[in-house]
Amino acid sequence: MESRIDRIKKQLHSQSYKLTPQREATVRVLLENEEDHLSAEDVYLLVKEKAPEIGLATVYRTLELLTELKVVDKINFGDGVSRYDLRTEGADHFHHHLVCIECGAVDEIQEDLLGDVEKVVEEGWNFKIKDHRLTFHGICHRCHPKDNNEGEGSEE
Amino acid sequence: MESRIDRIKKQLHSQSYKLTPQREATVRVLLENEEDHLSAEDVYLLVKEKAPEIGLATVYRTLELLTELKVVDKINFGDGVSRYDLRTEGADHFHHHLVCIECGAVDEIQEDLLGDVEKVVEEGWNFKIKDHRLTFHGICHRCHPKDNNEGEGSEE
DNA sequence: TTATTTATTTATAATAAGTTTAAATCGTTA
DNA sequence: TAACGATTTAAACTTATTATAAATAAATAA
Repeated sequence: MESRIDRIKKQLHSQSYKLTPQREATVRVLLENEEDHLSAEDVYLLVKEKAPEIGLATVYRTLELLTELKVVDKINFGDGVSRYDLRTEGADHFHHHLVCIECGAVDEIQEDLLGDVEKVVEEGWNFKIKDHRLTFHGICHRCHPKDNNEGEGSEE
Repeated sequence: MESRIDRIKKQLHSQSYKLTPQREATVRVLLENEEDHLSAEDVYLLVKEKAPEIGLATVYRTLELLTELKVVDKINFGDGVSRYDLRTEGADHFHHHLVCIECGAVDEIQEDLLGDVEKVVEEGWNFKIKDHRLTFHGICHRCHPKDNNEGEGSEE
């Protein structure tokens, strides 16, 4: 984990930003909760455990900064809250999401399933794709216990 | 257009809701601006032209109702505002969007490009898909004038 | 080292989107 | 007509996020 923090630190420095203690605490929370999809408020509460004096606005600013640097992606699943999701290191595409309408769980799909679709869109619509957001809403494997496990995937 | 309103009226009645004048005015605004991606506030302002006495809360409630009935889809392009998009009649899938990061234009892709991807997800992740959201962010054809018009698409 | 500049943070106020509530209204139906 | 349920209005409220001004910290110049 230290090495990831180091790399983020370098990324900040390369744009002449600093990795202040507050920023570092925020990044650590994100790394320690990589599986989750935390809101700014969630992050704030977790950071407060390490650095009780931090302010909410600082968390917002840090998350904004990390979004700019493409360290995290800001997503919105339709409840009025932005969530911040660490970008998989090295991945050039933003992973996809499965949102369960029963239990609310959010799983991730790391594979890029959009390669072909993006080709079609770029050519057919003459649109230069820079980023994408793909979310499926439905019933997750935990909520419909029909055992249909023919395929397998790297989920949750 | 009248026939579409009639069908929406029937849909409301089938769930024992009424098409009140306020609701009708709201639906008409949506139909008349089918190309756009209006926020609740946008809708409110447009409805006010026809029915100046209407309240913002009513517009919100109507849009919520129409969302439940699957007449419109509520989407969020990442600015903190929900937008309401008429579902194409007869289409069982929600269309995709192209958001230009230069000019802010939002174009639609009516074709369903996700058929294969959904099959992979349902089988590989054991997830029953009910709905999807697919948005591409990039540069639209108006903003990068490279003439690369080999393909064609039904856009805006 | 001290003074000065610059970036950053804190605390708080402000804004913006959306929701809730209570009272008024409207359309039925008994 | 009286009463009921659904709906709307207006206003208050909640929640998420952003802006502002003063305080702090770090970096640099003298």
